[in-house]
Amino acid sequence: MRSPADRQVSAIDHCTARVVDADRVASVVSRMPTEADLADTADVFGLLADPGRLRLLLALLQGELCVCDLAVVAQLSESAASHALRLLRAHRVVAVRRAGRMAYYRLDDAHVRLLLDLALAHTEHTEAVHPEREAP
Amino acid sequence: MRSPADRQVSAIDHCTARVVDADRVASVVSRMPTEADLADTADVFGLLADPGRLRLLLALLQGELCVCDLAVVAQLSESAASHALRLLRAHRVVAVRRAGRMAYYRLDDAHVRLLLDLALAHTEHTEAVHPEREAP
DNA sequence: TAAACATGTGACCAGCTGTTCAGAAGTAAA
DNA sequence: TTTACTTCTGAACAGCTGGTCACATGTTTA
Repeated sequence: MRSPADRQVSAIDHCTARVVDADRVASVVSRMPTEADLADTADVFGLLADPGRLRLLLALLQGELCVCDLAVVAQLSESAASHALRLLRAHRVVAVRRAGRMAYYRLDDAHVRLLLDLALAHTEHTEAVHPEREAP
Repeated sequence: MRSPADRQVSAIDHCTARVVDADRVASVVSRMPTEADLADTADVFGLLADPGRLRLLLALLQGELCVCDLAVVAQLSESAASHALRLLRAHRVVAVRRAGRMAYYRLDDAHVRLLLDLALAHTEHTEAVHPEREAP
């Protein structure tokens, strides 16, 4: 039903590998996001992949906070919190408001907010529904 | 309006740091997920934080695929793909079906599927709406 | 049986990540 | 002014991550 390796998929020229289901591969490749979009998406997920940063962002879900309070809540040193916030700021995930010597950070990315809400909802759900998952 | 440092927040004893807005800190801490839930959530995001794995999972969004096709689509060597899939399998994000010497992987986590759909939708949206974001 | 094939695995390694430390910068109070 | 305070920053470092390589495992075909 399918030709094993002699049919070529246009968008793929870097690989020497064989292809089993060429149609599926072509379809999947055609719907794959841009390299840049993919990197951006991976970066966003990467920002959420650290417990400290995750705590920072979850805290900001309830409104702006100053660095020292954020450090306490996220269980980070103030230096570590500052570094983390700098990273988040560089990616425009948070924004800062200065008031004297204080710096108040807030969430500034709707997509990230959505991801955080979703993650939060998921933990609450699975807590109640799946106290322990089992193999299929 | 608020006492600077002499009021104590119950759930926080590991930190010597000062607290500016004790009420907010207490509120945020009380709504913070469990340490375990937080680690799990960060892990899930971490799995999506690598372009290769992200491509693997986005490909699986359209149905099951064998390892060699996945490797091609994700632009990974077959060994790297196998390693990545092992990691994803260990976290129950994907499941495998064996057929002879082939191994067909599929997405097996509704939450991850949701996150992927959302990320995909977001890249498509922002592509059209925000060709370039600007500072607030 | 032997050979080809698809996948899985362990060891190793370059590069990245998150933290701490020491100190700088800027602000507010004394 | 000096002092205290809040945040920011660069350097250095340990630990993790993702990849390649060589090879093992198990399967199908000749």
